[in-house]
Amino acid sequence: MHSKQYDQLTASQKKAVFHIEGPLLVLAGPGSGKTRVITYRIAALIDSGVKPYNICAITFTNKAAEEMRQRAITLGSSGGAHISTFHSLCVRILRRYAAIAGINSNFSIYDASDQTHCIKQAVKDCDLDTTNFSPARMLEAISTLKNNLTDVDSFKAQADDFFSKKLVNVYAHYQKLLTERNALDFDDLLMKTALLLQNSHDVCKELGNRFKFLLIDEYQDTNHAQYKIAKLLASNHNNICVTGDPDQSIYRWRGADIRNILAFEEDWPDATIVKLEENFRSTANILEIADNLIAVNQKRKQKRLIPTRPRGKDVVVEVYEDELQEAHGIAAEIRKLAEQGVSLRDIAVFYRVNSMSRTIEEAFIRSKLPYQIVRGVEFYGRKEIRDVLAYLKILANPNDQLALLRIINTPARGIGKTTIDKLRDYADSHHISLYESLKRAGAMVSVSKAAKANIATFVNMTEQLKKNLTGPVASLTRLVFDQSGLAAFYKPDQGALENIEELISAAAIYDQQTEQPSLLDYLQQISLFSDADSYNTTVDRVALMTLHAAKGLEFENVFIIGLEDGLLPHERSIEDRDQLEEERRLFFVGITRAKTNLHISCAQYRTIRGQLLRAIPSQFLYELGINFAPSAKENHYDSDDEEDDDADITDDTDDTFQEVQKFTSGQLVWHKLFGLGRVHEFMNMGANSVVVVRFNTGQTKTLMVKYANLSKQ
DNA sequence: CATAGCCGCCTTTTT
DNA sequence: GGCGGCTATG
Repeated sequence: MHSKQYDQLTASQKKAVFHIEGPLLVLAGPGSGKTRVITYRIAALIDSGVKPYNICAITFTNKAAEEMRQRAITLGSSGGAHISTFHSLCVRILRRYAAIAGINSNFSIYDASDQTHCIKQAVKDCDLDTTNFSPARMLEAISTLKNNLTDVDSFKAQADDFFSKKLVNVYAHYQKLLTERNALDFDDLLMKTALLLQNSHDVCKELGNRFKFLLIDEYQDTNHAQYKIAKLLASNHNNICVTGDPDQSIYRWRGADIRNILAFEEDWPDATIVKLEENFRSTANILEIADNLIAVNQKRKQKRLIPTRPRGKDVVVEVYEDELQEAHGIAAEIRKLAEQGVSLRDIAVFYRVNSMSRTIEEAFIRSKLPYQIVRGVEFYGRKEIRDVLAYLKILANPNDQLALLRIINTPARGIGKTTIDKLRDYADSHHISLYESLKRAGAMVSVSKAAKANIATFVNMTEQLKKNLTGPVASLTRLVFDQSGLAAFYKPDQGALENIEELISAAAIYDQQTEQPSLLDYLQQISLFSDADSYNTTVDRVALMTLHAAKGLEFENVFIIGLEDGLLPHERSIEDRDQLEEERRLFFVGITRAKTNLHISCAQYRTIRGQLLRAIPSQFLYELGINFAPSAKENHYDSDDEEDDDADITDDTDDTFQEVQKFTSGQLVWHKLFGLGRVHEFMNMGANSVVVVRFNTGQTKTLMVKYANLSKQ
């Protein structure tokens, strides 16, 4: 590492980089060079004599971890530092201290769809109806409990109301299923690690000695369990450095607790605080609207974005007829940019929900624009991929009943439902795993002769394959694919075959990059991977992603679509003030990804779940502080779904420049269509003033005062 | 025991 | 609109 390189840093960045010992809080706004500070900090630690081995950096995504490793290497700091997400770190810890944590080290990691299977089973076992105790609701409740480190026993002690008492049962059953299958879900990884550190001083001390310097990025999005892990790990030495931006906290729904970063100084009284407020990314006008928007949030520390770039092109807010027009408008705009020589990789389209990508995709296909969708788990969710992985999982963890049930008769090998039911009954009554019962099937009277032979063949095959548990994973995957019969089964499906080849080459990369490749390690790693991690920044394609996925990225040209009431802010967030603020932060994150060109759009009509609906511009558009008037063109805006002109009362048609009625929060109002309601929020924008009303019908609407024709009650 | 077809359910964001 | 589970049929 050449000292010269440090000269590129600003004074405050240097302060964060060279503060070696003790707690450090880096409050870093968007585009402030935070990632750079962290990588330089790793280099500076090593320069000052710290062994890479003693450094542990925690990132928010696997992709961020990968990038940080690369950057650290280019900076000249040798590898060896542990850089990963919280979840990956937990897997390593739990595997190492499995016995103390009371688990088996070859555990499977259950993803959302695995969880759903188990929770459905658990709800059924508890004889509850799935309307009031829907799988989604149960999972959410259990996830919250786990995030707060409440295990079954401690929850049992505090559950007093009806719902909680039922939930205890479901929770207990669910955990029992996971334990029997030797599986942990995402939340377990965190909870078990936190409890391990909490309950075992030896482990806590040992790990504190191993990781003498702890760095945590995106600290604003840590949940309680992660907070606890960080605190316990650092309790041995106080060398904890966290970075984050409360204005970019967008994972509250997943248990993220913004108080973790807000109260850092209380947790670590001798903490040094460095603020990085300068923004090196965006033009001054982009930052201006971001600033205006985020200033509306009540629950926040005042903070300004200080631009270092001059003003650039105006931010464009476009109103389209419907989502098709919007998609084609954006495609046309991108074509224009491309003709001006802009690389497609410098362009991104952000949206609130994944389903919105379809319309954009179709328009891009028609316009022959290459794109890549950065999506959650599409690849690993594919049937053929899940099939292959299920075979592999069975080899690593024979107790993984979910995996076994998936492939026991896929491809069909004459082990049908009746046989499987008998095997399950046998396993249950003898308290053995399903796989174990397969081995004993030969002795079961009720199982048919043919089935017995088929089961024996299956068991034989898996036992043979098990001999390859250590060593390269790619070759094993191919072997499994061929031997299992999946190869023959998927032969007619070219797409499936290609996906499997992709899986095998990914495994080959793993084999190359890992010192001691093993199936178990591979499976546990890829369980934590998502497609977003494979987002390729080098290919020349437009990137399509949700606003959540956009976190941590930056682009020259950004398009944010669907700025409509109910979409952004999302309808599920409108009721709650805190959630509304989070939606605003989400929009803020999107805006601040843009370096030079920012296009924001909304549509007047949008098809949602197959229904064409009239859309109302998002209240956020009025908060940007730019002159946004949806009716600027010939477009006429009604506040509701009716087509009638209620211009009869406010007959002054030329009221554009006149002040409109003002409202205050809490006021009762009457609307012709929605009836009685209470004012939630009023934004005074002169003639374009907007009012958010919660109607007694349960709906919350954002209305333009000049069209809404509200009367005060 | 396998397959096709139908019905009903869910649908925000993700490690 | 899409997927998973169930049923009826071969």
